[in-house]
Amino acid sequence: MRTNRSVPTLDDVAKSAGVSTATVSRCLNSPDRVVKSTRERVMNAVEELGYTPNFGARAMAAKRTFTIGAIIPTMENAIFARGLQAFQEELHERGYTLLVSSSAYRPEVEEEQIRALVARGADGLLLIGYDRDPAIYRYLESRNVPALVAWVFSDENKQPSIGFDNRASMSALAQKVIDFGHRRIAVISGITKGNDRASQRILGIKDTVLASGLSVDALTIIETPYEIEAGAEAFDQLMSADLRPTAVMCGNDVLAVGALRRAREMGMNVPKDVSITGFDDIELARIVTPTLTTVHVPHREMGWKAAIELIEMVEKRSAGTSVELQVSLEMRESLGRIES
Amino acid sequence: MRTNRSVPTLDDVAKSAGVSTATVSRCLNSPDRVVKSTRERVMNAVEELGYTPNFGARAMAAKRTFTIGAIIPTMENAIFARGLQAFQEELHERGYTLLVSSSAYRPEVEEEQIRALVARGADGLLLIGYDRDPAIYRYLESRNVPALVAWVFSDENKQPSIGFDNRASMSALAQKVIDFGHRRIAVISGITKGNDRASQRILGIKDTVLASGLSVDALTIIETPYEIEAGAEAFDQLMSADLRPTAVMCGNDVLAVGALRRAREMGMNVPKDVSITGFDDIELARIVTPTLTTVHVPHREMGWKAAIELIEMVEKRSAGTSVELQVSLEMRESLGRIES
DNA sequence: GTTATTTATGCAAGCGCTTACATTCATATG
DNA sequence: CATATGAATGTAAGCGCTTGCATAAATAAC
Repeated sequence: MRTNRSVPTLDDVAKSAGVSTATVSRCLNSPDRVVKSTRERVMNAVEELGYTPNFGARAMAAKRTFTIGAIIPTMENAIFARGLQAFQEELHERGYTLLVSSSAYRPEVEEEQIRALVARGADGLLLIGYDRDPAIYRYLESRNVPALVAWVFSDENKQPSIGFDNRASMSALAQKVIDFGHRRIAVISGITKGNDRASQRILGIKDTVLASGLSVDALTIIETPYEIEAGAEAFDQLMSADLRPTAVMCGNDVLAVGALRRAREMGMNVPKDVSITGFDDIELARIVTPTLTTVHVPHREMGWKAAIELIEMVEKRSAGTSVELQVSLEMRESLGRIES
Repeated sequence: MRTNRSVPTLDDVAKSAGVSTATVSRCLNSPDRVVKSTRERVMNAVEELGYTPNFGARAMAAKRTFTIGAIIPTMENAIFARGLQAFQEELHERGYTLLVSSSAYRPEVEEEQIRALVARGADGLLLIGYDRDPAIYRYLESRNVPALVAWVFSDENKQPSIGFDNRASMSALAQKVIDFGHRRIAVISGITKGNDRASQRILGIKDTVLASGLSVDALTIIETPYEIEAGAEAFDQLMSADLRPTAVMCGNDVLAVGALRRAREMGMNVPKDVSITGFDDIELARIVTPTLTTVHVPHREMGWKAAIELIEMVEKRSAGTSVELQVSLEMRESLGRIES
């Protein structure tokens, strides 16, 4: 099949330039170890033949790939896209290549992707959230592949992380909701299984509710996939209850936007009839009408800092340190006060 | 550095199972060529040692990687994310792995990424749009790596493509705009350099304008990056003209949403004061107020069909055939009639 | 029971690269 | 001028896997 003999190899370049393969290799990898005249001769040959080094061979011989892998739940949510974009830019700057796969929020798929990336020689991995089979961490350790966990912050885990405190952030937002007079609060959450961001956010809400002397039992919580349509349907369900909540706190902006759309379709006024909050502060949050009250997460900052930290771990063989990023509450139009 | 000797190899598995490396390899790649009893013994050893084949070595020996590469302009636009998601799902179904990179709309970066993916042994490549240095196509050909061009359709190019007719689609939308009575039309386009989708869309508008007996010179066109903020600023600029356009046709939904936001910020009523149209039909288009009149592109369909076609090219060594997908006009609220 | 087939496994030659070590050559030192 | 030193290059041993071919074992055919 792909047996076209015309693809040039190091050997071809060496012959064409009249040097040994070692010299060609050095020209490519540490040019200053080769005298200028030969280097130029070699580079010309490289150019002429249109030579590109074979990555697999190089990886096998050098045991380094300058490749970082990232596995994200989905490319369809802007937050991961944005964070990764920054991550990639920083990596590129430092001579690394990024390989991305997405797991569609499915643990088996994620595990498969992790193995695939490791097999491909990834020097390090970026993972989203802590919550996964411990065997995977053991595997990574046995393979000597450092991994950085992003989108969450914790200094209790062995793996270093870069992110923010999902629980505290959501708790702060919940406090605002309660401050605004809301007592009947409902939650549209993402699926919590295998997703610590989602479960931490719920915990954050419960923390505040409890601290405010309200009953946690009164808190209706719906778990649903992180999709606009799902948010809309969950909102439907909430609104069909006998006693409608006055505020709906959503696990992320995507769900919130779905809820918002459905509210409008139902002819409800947000925030007059019902308040809605999100999480993430994707671009969408400022675009919708009314604009969405949400938690701003510094995705780009997280991306580039993750790159720096991960490269550090890879190059210095350091264990890495966790970094906490600050989020901020974005008080916009979708959260209103209850007149008492 | 990464010299941890504990990472098990084929050899370790072979020794542990008491067979030759050839047998282990066959167990992994064509299990039916090995008798059940040995196969089980081997698989146990694999399991026990936590063996994962080294991808580079495998690629080098087999000259196949079951890997497809894709280079997209950006991950931040939902249309690529969505198309790619479908692309990846279909590939995964058929035993292929997807490697994604993004070029940030920069040709040099794209070229670099293409070479990187080829060097990594990608069996085939998915590229967006035709418009790039011919040398790249020559390179791909010399390397025997089939490439499928997506998001555009053309049967005049050598490379097969899968997509839609950007020119005709935009022309049809322009026709609607004119039918609705608009005579002063402005365009907010993406950067056309190196982006045939963008330039084709402009041409489509010009086609219709011309065919309607209007002057093309009267058409104000602003080129700007595909970003919400850029769309907003371009809109500003258009509205500061002496004679404001009554309709603003945008090169994609992202730009249109930016324009829409700015219109609202300026206190203008869409579509009463000005009509705005988009292109792509991303989810956002139904979310904004007013909902966006746009061209619906079947991104997911394009994604999975691209996967099938590209695998065909890779496995059958076929040249591939171009596939044209149908788009549809989504008439929503942001385009209004001019009362005469 | 012998020979021809088929099936299961092993042997070993690469795949294209990097790098420790060896060699050569030019320059500096005494 | 002989020798030590260092810079530039070459030699060749792998890196971990697949696969054509050879061999051995099991089965079928006569």
